[in-house]
Amino acid sequence: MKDYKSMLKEYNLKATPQRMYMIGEIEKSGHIDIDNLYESLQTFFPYISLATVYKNINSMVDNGFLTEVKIPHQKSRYELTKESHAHLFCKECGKLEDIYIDTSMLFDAASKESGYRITDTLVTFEGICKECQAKDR
Amino acid sequence: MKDYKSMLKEYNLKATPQRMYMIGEIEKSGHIDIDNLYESLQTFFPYISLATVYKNINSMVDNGFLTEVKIPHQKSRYELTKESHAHLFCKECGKLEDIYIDTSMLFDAASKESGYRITDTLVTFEGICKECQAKDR
DNA sequence: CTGACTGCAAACGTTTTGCACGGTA
DNA sequence: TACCGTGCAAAACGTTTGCAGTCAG
Repeated sequence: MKDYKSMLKEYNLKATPQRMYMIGEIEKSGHIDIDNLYESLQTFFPYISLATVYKNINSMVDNGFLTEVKIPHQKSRYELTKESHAHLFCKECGKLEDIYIDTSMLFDAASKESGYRITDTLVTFEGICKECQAKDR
Repeated sequence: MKDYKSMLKEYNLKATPQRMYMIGEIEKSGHIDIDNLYESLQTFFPYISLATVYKNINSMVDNGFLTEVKIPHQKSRYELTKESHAHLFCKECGKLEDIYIDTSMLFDAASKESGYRITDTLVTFEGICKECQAKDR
């Protein structure tokens, strides 16, 4: 069990039970959308309000504790902020996974060509995961 | 002036004046969100309905004629579907630009490492554009 | 003890839907 | 002419806000 309490403290957020469980669910699932998060929180807090979930997601995103992940034609999902990585999205089962690959050559090429001072490189691969490929044949 | 009429025909969409102007605006701006599109269309069609804009955007996206572009904490924008390219987003002025860089090494690395059959590689760089860098100092 | 957080209900903004009319093919 | 697209109004949906009570620090 991670020390969510001190993690929150670092981001100037109070460690309420609701938040502790939110983080737990996000960490467990890797990436989660609001509806699924709300649903799984109801197991622990039958009376939790959807407004609370939104408020907490927003404050944690604002403080940089969480990161929003957007994929075309999908609801936003949220993950714990961590070192730079790319995403793999399976169009068939909807699964979203992290993948750590080196994107520095892209960064260099784009910086040089555009003159932008680039701060973030967002990479998402869409396709069919191994399991769905096996299932399909 | 492009032949929007036959472009639409290829995608099995009727060539109404509203659609022709929509395409014109999208092409002119490169990437546009619903509100700005609606606003600029009102110049030509004072009585155009926002529902029409939504319906047309949705059918054009469904048919592959348009592509949705999602950026964290931004409204979706739409572009004409074209050959694979990356995006540059300026966090300061909100500008979105295309950039053509080779992402095949990323594709190869991710395919190999994940076992996914990857169909799309989405790349977005966030940062500060040349003009805003100059303005800032 | 104080400010931040929670739950509830209402408000708000965005997107979709149903329908009658009009225009494209 | 037949069907698809349009505009309008209402509905549905997702998200935010205000408030009174509660809890973490």
